[in-house]
Amino acid sequence: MGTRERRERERENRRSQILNAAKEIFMSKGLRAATMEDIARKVELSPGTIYTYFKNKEELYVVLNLIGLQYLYKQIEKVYKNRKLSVEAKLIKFKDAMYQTFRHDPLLLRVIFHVQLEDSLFTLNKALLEQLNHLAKRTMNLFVDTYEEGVRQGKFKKDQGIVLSDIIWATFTGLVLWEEAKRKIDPRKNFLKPTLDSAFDILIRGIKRNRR
Amino acid sequence: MGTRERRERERENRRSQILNAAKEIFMSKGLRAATMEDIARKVELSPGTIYTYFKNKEELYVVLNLIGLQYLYKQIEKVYKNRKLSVEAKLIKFKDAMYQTFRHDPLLLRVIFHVQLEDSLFTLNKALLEQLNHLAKRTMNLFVDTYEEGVRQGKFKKDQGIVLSDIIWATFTGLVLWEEAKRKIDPRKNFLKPTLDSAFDILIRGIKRNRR
Amino acid sequence: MGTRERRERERENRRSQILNAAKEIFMSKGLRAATMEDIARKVELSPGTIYTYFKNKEELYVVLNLIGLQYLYKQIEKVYKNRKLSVEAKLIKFKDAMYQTFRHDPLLLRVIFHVQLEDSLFTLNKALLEQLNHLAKRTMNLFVDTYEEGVRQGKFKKDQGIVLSDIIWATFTGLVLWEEAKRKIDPRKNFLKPTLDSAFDILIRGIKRNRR
Amino acid sequence: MGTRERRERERENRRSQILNAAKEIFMSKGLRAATMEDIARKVELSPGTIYTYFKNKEELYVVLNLIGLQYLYKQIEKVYKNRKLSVEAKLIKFKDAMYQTFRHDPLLLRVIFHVQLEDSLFTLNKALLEQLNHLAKRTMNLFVDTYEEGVRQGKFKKDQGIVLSDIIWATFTGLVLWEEAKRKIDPRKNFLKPTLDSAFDILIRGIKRNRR
DNA sequence: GATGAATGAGGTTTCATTCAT
DNA sequence: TATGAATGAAACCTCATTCAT
Repeated sequence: MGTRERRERERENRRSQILNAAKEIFMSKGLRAATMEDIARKVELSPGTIYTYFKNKEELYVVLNLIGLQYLYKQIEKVYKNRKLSVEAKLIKFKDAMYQTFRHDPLLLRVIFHVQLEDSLFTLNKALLEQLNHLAKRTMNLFVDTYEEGVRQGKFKKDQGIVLSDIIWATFTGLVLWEEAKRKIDPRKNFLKPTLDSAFDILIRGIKRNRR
Repeated sequence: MGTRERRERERENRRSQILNAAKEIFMSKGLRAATMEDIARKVELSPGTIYTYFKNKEELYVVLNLIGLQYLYKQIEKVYKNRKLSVEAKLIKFKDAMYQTFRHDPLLLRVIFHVQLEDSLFTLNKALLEQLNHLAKRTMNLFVDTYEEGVRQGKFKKDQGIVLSDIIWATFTGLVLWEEAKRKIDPRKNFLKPTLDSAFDILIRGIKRNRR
Repeated sequence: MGTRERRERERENRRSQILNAAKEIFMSKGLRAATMEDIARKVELSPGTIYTYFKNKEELYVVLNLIGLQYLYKQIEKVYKNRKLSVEAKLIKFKDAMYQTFRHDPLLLRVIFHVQLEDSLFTLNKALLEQLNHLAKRTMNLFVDTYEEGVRQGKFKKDQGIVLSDIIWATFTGLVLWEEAKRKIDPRKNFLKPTLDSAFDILIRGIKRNRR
Repeated sequence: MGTRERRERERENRRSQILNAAKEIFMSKGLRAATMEDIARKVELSPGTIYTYFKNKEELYVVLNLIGLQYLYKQIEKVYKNRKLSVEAKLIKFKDAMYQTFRHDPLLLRVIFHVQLEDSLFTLNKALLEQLNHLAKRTMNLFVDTYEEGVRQGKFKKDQGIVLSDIIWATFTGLVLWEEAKRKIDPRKNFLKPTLDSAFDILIRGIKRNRR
């Protein structure tokens, strides 16, 4: 009578707990310095136990990644599906959604950057890389769709083509990274939000068709 | 006679060789996975010898960093001082200079990002962080100056203010990072140049004052 | 049930085994030349395992130290509390207790001397130095008490004051060290015991009040 | 025209300079931590050059030892040959001579202790150990002679025999070591001189024949 | 004789992962 | 399933000594 379900639920709970612990440790000590021991201590489990839930450190890290990306996708999608918003407004809201995601889960970007940066923190297997890529692509597609909608509505210049989604994403991540770096040197300076706003203003202005 | 000079020259050469080897190894294996042993083997020296040229792995990495940033600064400065260029052209050329720098030394950005993430790869001492920051700031100032010149000439909207340099830098680094990441998944795709071009087109268009 | 206790017991055992191995290796190869690898091989563990029991080589060495000093204190205290002994007899017995301690754990003095020389084998943190010092002081106090008791009984001259404990300790350690050194040159010569006896005879005779 | 002599003199000078540098470095950094590089820098020579004067680090250290012991022997001998002194006074003066030697060359004892302690700082070859031993023995003999002179004069009890020289030496070294150790914990405390005086008072009193 | 670059063996320590209980 | 002791491969770095110039 449901004991199997209960078990599964408990197992799922443990998994979450471990993931949360991992996230916190990864954030505070950095991906590299975080040890399985650290994570285990945080969830009050033994190191060995973690290995019954996750194949290895890499998996932990990758799953965290996927979760983050999924969350981001959801946020972006919500904006995308909002019929009341103009295309310009949507682009702005995309930025806000990304910003909120980053606020909600600062590790996400950190982790993404790591995938991007450190070739061989792990040698991610191809399947996984593709899975991550797929998610990213789905997210990007929402950008592209919105842009093209704008083109169809005669609001945006059409020659920028598909690269716009890359530009949106790169502008966002680039700024987060850069402002974070600056904050490390002088923690009082936190200009992320206004700089992001400016950047997206410029961006949108830059793709708008000239009004005569 | 001159044996002193010769020795010094040779020493300088060796240093360069080691730096080059380190750069290549860092690039191919990633900062973290690269071992002193790897680097030593590459220059055909013993590991111990490297330590007569550089205090430790961190120094190797930091010196590489400074050299790269200095190189970048030189490139940007060259554009900045070119009187024949319009402000718009300068911004475009800045991008090209950054791109060329990146082509010439792909490690540079990688290394800079690491400093930015500072994922406790090393705990860079404050003095060093500031030195790096100082160089970065000097570079950024050239962006700002150019932008303000454009404002004075009535070409650029003036309300974007100082953040523009951040946006330029972030757009560039963000795109490099992102396109690199995509290339890791499918090495045939290399859209960096055209995407950069697009991005800077949009950027410049976005800051231009409306023509009546 | 009881598996927790068993584990703990086993862990404690292992710890002892490691300490014993360390003691032997330290003795035979000298503190400096002894490697963790040596010690590990002796207990038939991997080097890494030792680090799950002791933070590092220093801790191993310090713990050995404390154990030795505690043992010495116990022996001295036993004599001190023996009401049947005259003060003269106690001083003699103190020497015997020290001698027995040294026989039982020849490393002890070696280790203590190292702390005393502190030839930057390790930079012992102050807390630890004080802990060692405290134990030493407690031991010395038993000497002082005994001496003062003798003074009160009119048996000892009273002008030597507190330095007597230092003299007792120094005479003992000095002789052990010296006889050990001589034995290194000619291993057949071992005059430690009779020389110690002589020295303490002289010492006691030297502090006795003149009989009329 | 003496150019050969000059050369030899210069060589001898260099040797002394190196030895002095070694002494200072050994003192300040400890025998173990002192590097050939350190010593070389101090005499403003290159590491390689030192090896044209001394076979290796061990020789440096041993020669220092011999010099120190010779110096000590000279001081002791001076007292020994002074006909104006009573035997009791001589013992006192021996102590003072040792104390002065130690003041003049604190490394000496440190170095001696090291030979005594750290089995395998170097594996001193037998020949050398014997040379050191011989010098020590010659010094000790002066103690013994003096004691026996005292016995002949009816001043000292005769049953302590030859071990007295060991006791004198051990008392002295033991106290230096111990007081040094105490000073490391609390640098303000320096009771070496008065404690030495006390110890030798007791010692002499302890070997004197009873006066009727 | 002097140089100082080069060597390379050797030491300590960390940590992801395994496995017997 | 949970444990946590054990593993052992690496990695970084030091330094006495050699040797070509």
